Amino acid sequence: MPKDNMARYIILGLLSQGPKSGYAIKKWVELSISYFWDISYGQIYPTLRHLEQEGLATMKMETADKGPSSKVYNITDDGREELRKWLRRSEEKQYEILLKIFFGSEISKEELIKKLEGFISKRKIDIDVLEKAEKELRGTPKKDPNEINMLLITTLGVMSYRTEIEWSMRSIEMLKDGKKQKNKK
Amino acid sequence: MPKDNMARYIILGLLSQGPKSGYAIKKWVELSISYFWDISYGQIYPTLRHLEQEGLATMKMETADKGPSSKVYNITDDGREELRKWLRRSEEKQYEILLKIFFGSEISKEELIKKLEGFISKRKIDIDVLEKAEKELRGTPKKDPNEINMLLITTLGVMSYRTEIEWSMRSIEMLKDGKKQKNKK
DNA sequence: AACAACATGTAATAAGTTACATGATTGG
DNA sequence: CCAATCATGTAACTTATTACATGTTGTT
Repeated sequence: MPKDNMARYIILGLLSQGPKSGYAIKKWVELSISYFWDISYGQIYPTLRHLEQEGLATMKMETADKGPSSKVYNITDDGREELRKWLRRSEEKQYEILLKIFFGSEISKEELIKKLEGFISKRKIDIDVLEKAEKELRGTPKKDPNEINMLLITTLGVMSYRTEIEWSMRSIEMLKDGKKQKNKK
Repeated sequence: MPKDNMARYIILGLLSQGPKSGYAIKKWVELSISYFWDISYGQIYPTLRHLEQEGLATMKMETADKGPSSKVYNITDDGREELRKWLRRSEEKQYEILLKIFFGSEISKEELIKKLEGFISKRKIDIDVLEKAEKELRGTPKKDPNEINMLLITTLGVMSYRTEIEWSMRSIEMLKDGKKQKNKK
């Protein structure tokens, strides 16, 4: 079983958007997904070598006009296939779905919409659970000195999940519109 | 340098709220903070033993009326001190601050408020960065097939951060009110 | 009798971070 | 010339997960 190995898919995903060096991958992660996922050079360079060995990427030395030369990696068809397999698998990590949306151009919009709908259902259940916990907290006359602190965190959970649901619904609409716009103008 | 080791502080934090067994700790994490932090038995049991060795917790076998007997851990004064040290340090991990709010009853409300104010400032900067990235994305006539996907994720980032700011402001108010209410009725 | 829940634990493995080393090039 | 940025890499370490083993008690 291929385990999680998010770094692998993040790198594959970024390469699917165009050839990049290890250094460039780090920059892109910082720029685009660092707010919910991070990656270090200690993961990037070994993973790139590994991807090459597996035939999922090819390497080419490139002497740039500016700066030192770099090893630029290209994704192969097998690499793209591997990426799609991951994109289609079900998610196990909390925010894995966001990565999949981010690299989602490799699969159809219908598939992404289905994922988002699943995400909405999951979040609705999560909210129910949290709200029950919240009620229990408010209901107890425990005088627990920690009660306020726990309540604050539960509240953030509910607020965050609601935001995620709202975003998901908007995103579904945007994906649907995006498709229609092809026929317009 | 004591490194991150979140498991350690989560366990210490939960013990500060009352004596618990390893099994109970796992249950509590699932119930209360699983939506932004997780922990496995493979971390819990060795960490508990370690905390005991360090004198930060004490263990007592307890034969319950129901079910098998369990090892119940109590936090010591040193353990509480260690927890406070962590609570007062500055955060390095993205959502470490939420853990600290959750276990925050060991430090003063003023200190928590200061942390939340810092969090708001940070998030305002984060939003600026994301919005700039968003504008750049919209501005390019690249026809990148991935553009929509990247935009969706950026949008979620901005929405989430705004939610976090709103929550922080509300939380600051609640913490201030909580203090006043002592004098009321 | 079977199953779910309670309860503890570990060995193997995987994943990720940190600190370090190295060196080229560019802009001031 | 110096600092910043570009660029690659690795060894040691820490952290975390997974799969397994083991046994009790309560419920159906």
